[in-house]
Amino acid sequence: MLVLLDAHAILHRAFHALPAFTSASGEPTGAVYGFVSMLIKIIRELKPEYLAACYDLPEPTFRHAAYEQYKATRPAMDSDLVGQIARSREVLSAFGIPMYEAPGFEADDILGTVVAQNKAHKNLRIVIASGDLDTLQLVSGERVSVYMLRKGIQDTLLYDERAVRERFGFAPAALPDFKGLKGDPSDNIIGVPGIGDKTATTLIAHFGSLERIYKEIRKGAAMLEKAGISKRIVRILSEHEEDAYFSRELATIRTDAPVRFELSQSVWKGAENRARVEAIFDQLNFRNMLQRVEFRKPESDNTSRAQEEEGSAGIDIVRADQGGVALLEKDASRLWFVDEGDTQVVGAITEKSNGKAVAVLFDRETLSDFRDVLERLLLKPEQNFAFGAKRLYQVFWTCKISPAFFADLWIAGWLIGSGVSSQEAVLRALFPEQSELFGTVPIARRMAILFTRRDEVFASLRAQELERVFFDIEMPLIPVLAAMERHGILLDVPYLNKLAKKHRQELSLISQKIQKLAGASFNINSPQQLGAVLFETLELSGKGRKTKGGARSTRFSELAKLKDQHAIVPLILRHRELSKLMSTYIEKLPGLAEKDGRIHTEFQQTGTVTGRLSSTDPNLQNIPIRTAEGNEIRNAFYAPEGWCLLACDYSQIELRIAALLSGDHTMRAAFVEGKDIHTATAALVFSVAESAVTYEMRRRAKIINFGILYGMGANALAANLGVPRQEAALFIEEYFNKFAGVKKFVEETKARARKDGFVQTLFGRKRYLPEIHSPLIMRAREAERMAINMPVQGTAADIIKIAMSRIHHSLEKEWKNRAALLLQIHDELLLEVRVDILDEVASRVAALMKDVHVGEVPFAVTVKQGKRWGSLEKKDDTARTEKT
DNA sequence: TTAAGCTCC
DNA sequence: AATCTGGAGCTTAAT
Repeated sequence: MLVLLDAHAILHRAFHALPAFTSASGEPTGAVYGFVSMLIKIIRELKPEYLAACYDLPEPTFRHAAYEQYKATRPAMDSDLVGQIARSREVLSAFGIPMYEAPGFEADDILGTVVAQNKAHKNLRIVIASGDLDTLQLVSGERVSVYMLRKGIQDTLLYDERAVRERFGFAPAALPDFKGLKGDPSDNIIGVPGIGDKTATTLIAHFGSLERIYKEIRKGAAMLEKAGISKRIVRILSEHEEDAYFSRELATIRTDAPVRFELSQSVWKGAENRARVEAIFDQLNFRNMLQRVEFRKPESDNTSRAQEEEGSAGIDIVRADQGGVALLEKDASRLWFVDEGDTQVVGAITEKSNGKAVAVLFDRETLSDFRDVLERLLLKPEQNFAFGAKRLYQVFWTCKISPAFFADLWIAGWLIGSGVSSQEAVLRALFPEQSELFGTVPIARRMAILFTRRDEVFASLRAQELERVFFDIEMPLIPVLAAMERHGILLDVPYLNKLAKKHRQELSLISQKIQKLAGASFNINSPQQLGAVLFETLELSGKGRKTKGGARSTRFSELAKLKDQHAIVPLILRHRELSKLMSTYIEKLPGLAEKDGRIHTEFQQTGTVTGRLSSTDPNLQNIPIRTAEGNEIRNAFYAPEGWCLLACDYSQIELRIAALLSGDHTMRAAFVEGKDIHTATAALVFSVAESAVTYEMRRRAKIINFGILYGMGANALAANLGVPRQEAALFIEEYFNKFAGVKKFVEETKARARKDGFVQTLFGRKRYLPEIHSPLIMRAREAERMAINMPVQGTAADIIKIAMSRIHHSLEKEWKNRAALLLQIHDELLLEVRVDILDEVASRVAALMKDVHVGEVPFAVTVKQGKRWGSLEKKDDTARTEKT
């Protein structure tokens, strides 16, 4: 494999991604630092046999005072980078890596030329390391791929032809054509005006090249219209044919640079000149870099060690097929992890007989070759640790291995540190003094350190009495979430496309009306521009809320107040509603359905501070339901033929938990007697008989009930109820009079937070609130509200998590492959069930949910069923829910 | 990348 | 004089 460094792109990326480090002598070093880190990472991960770098070299310009002046006035940033480019050349030279360049050519073109010169070399794989998406056009088949830096310098992705097709929807070679249409302002490529990403993608995906497109246009453009290209666009295309071809030329990487690539000069066997590398690193103050560099070994390399590679930072790394498996079998325990990098490696850390940590690496592709031994190892619950077990379950399932249990140190760290969620942050929080756990240290090394210090993690869990939450709630939940993600939920794409069409029409109609009323065209989606139109052009009056930036807020609740002032306001609100639904759901979801027609969300188990789950990529916990148009979107989620969706939700679980935690007799009694809690509250607060509670009274009581859980003050309540502040304050007072237990709970919880610095759920999950001692009153108040809410929200989360594990196991045992959990939406579970067993499953699930016993307050569960998520119907036999 | 806005429980 | 209801994720515009 030949790795070609796009030195320019990497330096640029590092320059912008990293903080502006400087050496002791004041020399800027951030970009070189990133560049060298990247180089080391590439060497470690790709293990190239050949290595070379390509640089930009500007056309030599005649010297002239004016030119020097011009150069001097350009942003000073560049001069910081220029010096570092020179430094990067020194480093490469010391490493013995050849550099290629030619006057007047950019690094891109040199890359293109080198790739072209090696086309004949059938057995040579070429990987281009770059941060510039333009290089993707060089990708071809298996042989040429691009190792792309995404954000920062840590996050990389290997693009082969398939990956490019997946990302863009067409072959890499068509990228210049694509750019010829779309243009690229940063490269001064105009493209065809009015054609953006989307139209360009459609065109290229359908026709592949400019030639084809223009041929079709000359044939009458019927094919274009069939592809959904409007007449207007066709006209624009015709008018700008020359621009398109010219832009493509600009976007095409050249292959005719005057360089002669010599493969033999690029052989990589480790860095060459240790003394020089040391000297340069010393000048740059790179203290930890040297130990990560692999230097060329002396010729007399002993082959007995050949199968054991020394990792870059002191950990031994052994490949599974080279004796690694044997090491794993010898030992009592190990820590598993998945390296999500480009090659997808599963690793396990264990100890060698000499007590030294060793990482055993499995390629994902060949994982199943080790099925027997893996199964043997993974069936021993007490011996398997993990860092990110959910992914491990999923990886192992792909080769039909069902691990019995992992103790997941990621989740342990999250529980202990409450407040941190990412893997990186958890490691930091666990061992703040261990600098080797962060940054660019190889993941295997980090895991090795974590493994050797696992006892400390468990000691913390015990000291904080979090073992119950960890072992009884979180660990059993992991395989449940893994299974839910894998299962996914069916999405009706054609249906959504129909919705899109409908709404697109209405949107353009409304938007026309709005522009007309405003007397000018502007972007309705821009709060800034909208504010200008509303408050300056149209001079709408009244005092409104201000945003942080000082401008008048244009949020819904503010605009609603101006509804009667001008006919434009309701139109804007409608536009907001529809465009939100379109951009977030209707247009996004279809692209996220996978080959099985299903959406596979990811549940983040460490995503919140209260213990709730969260859902990402996409978030299926915020699918609309409130409005008619929103609910239509929900109907896109459906059950397959012969199956039904089953939704079970806890009714008012947070209020029940508030009753439980506070021990308030009145509230508890209301639940025990099976009353409608909001009606009961209304009767008390407004001092009337329950039978005399009106719809309006109940509505207000409901708002108060929820407000209490959030620590709402008189102001917010007033705003919510639409009554004066005074009156709202009275409601709150009366509420606390009638529910004295709740009042006491609120006060005691705040006091405890101040005393202990944390609050906790019924099961012991903790949240630390250092801000409660903030001298800024606002901050301290904020912390108090969090203190009140967390035990309630968190206990509810604990309970449904327990229910989920029990339900999953019950389904696996009795109705395997006939019923499955799909989603959790905080107090609701959505399942997919075969119609023939619907009743049995429904009553079982409801029973399991109710039966998570925690005290005197009963839980109620509402069960609904149906083919589509947006039109579920209540099952008759499930009793009492609130009237609406 | 941030601010503003909106979706959900 | 004014005081911002808890917990999430995602999209757009703007710098």
